[in-house]
Amino acid sequence: MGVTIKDVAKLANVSPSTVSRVIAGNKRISLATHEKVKKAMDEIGYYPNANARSLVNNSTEMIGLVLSRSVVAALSNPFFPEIIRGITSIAQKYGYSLLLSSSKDHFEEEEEALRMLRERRVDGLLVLASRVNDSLIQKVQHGNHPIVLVGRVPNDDELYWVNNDNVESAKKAVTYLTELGHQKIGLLSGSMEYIMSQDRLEGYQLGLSQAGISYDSTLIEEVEFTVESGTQGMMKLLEKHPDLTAVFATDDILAIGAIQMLKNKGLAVPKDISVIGFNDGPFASYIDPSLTTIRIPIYEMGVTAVGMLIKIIKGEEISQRQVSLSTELIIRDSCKQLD
Amino acid sequence: MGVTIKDVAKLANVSPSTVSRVIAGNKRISLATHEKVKKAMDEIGYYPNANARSLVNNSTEMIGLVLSRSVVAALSNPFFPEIIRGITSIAQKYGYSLLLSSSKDHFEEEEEALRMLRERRVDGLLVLASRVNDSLIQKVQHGNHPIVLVGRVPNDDELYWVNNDNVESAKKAVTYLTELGHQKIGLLSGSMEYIMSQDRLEGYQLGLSQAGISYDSTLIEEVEFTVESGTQGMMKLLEKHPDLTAVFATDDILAIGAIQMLKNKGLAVPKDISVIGFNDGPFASYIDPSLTTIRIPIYEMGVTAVGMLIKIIKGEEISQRQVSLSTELIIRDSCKQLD
DNA sequence: AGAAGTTGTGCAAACGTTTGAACACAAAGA
DNA sequence: TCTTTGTGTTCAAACGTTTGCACAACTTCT
Repeated sequence: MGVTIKDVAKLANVSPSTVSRVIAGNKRISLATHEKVKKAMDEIGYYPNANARSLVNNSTEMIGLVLSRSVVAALSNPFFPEIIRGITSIAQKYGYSLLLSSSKDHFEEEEEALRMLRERRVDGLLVLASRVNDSLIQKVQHGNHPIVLVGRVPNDDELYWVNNDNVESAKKAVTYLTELGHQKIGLLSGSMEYIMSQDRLEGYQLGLSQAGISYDSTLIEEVEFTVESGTQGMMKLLEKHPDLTAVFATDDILAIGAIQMLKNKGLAVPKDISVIGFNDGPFASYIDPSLTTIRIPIYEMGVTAVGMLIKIIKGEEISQRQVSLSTELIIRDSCKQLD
Repeated sequence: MGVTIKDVAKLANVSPSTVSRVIAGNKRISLATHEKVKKAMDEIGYYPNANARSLVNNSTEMIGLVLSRSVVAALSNPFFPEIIRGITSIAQKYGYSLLLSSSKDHFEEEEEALRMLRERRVDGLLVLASRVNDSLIQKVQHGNHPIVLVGRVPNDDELYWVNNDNVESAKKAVTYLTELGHQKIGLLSGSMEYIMSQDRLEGYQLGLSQAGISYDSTLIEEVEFTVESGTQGMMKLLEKHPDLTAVFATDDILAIGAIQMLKNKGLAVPKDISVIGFNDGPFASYIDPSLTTIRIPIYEMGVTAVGMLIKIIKGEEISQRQVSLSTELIIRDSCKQLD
């Protein structure tokens, strides 16, 4: 059906190999034939078949990206588009396409990832690891396929990943609150199933201890990543500790829920209670009061991750297997100095 | 490097063709050999090479999706993740993977799309058509590759697309306002470069005329899709028409900008001015006042679009080339009855 | 018992490339 | 003049599958 290299060869009166070498830019081809072939290609409308090429080159110039659909939905909203932007910007620059696969649950996610590597033969795999699937990583490493995580996994120095510095960031947020004079600071956290949540908890503890405040586990409320859960969690927190003066929510979504709850209860933010979020979602500056929060360099994380992956694919040396990008504290109106 | 069908054949003491037939589930294979081969495959860890398969089958089981990065960024925020969820849910169900390519500008977008079709040999193409690239569509149709648009393009009955019904939706929004007694209704519109904006304008006009209100073009402000532009546009609108009682913003983003501006000016929403948005973005219910807006069935649009595409690929008949999905008016607190 | 049909398997070509080896020819060095 | 070197091109095998055709071995029918 399609136009092949042979058709071009015939038209240009050369052998297929010559055409191939023209495409590859081989220097042994004379200028004359080069032009003759080029002309034939244009004339006949030839485009190389990437498939055939992959078969012999043993490389598809594709990068796989797997994510479970629930994650896409749940992922703090700006996350997904931003990381895709970052990833594709670099991938495209190096001629790689992104093969995307999504699956409904965690089990399927593993299957899809493996299918990409074993059957589709992608050159490398990018995993958005919110909750890490150990079995997947083990299998991937066993088949030693190039893989880079966005996120991190504990206790694995071999694995490549790029992450934002959650513990440092959380510490920064808490320190900001303590410097405003707050002592009794609640933690509204996402599920500890996510290592990200564990890291943020650690940062929270560090921030407190640095300010000489002792840690009280009843100040912690662990909830789902939804606005409603934020509301619920805030409610419980307030019941247990009516004298709370500040709350650190580990996601803007939770902060929003908390603020709504506080408003409904007739408490003013930040006058009565300060709230700080995490992520700097698109709505953070539009809610009332505008949200003080932590901004994550999502785009850069994507860029860095593919950059690493491509290096691994090409067999180049990587100086640092694990990269932690730092965040920025965005000060708006939801926190105030304690009087 | 990898283990091939030949290795399996050798191990199972059959010919490669037999192995292939076992994989394909050919009924002419005896149960005994079937099991023998299966066992060999497991033992040796065989996975079919999709590339080689594509080469002979002339089908990659991949669907291309092209979008310019600026669109990803600009696209009303929930749009991108949602449509991806919709697309992948169906694609995966039918065994297709999504090949994603993003490019910085419109020109590159066309190149990428064509590369996907001509070189990567994707089985079909999905185009997120906010602003439609005629030259691309023409070329794609000329090479008659399967293609479905999400969005629409004017004056082309041949083309397949799925869209939300923008004119009907806009009319619905405006009618809601007129029924609340509003007569002087501003239109805060995105760029008319987008056909979507044109459609919404048409709906606005229909809504007005149905209520017997005459159309006044000075009530229209055309701006970019950013919060700041919303603010600016609202300002101009209010200068020209201080007696405005309601505004229809063709995107939540603009509505947010407008509301901020009104608040700053000391005007209350909806007490002094009612505002209605479009899209029902994730923040719509969290801003103050919560935003009355139009909800688009994005997920379903994705589902429908790939469904169509796959049918086209398989050569099945399609009853309706152009599908328009309807929207839902979400009533919240930003509009009120005019006294 | 021979013809006809059925069932299970193998052979070899094809899909569209790339690439090492071989070759023809010309120019250059001895 | 004879080797050497270099330049431009072709040959043919390989990449890992699928599939039409052929064929052998059984059944089944007459």
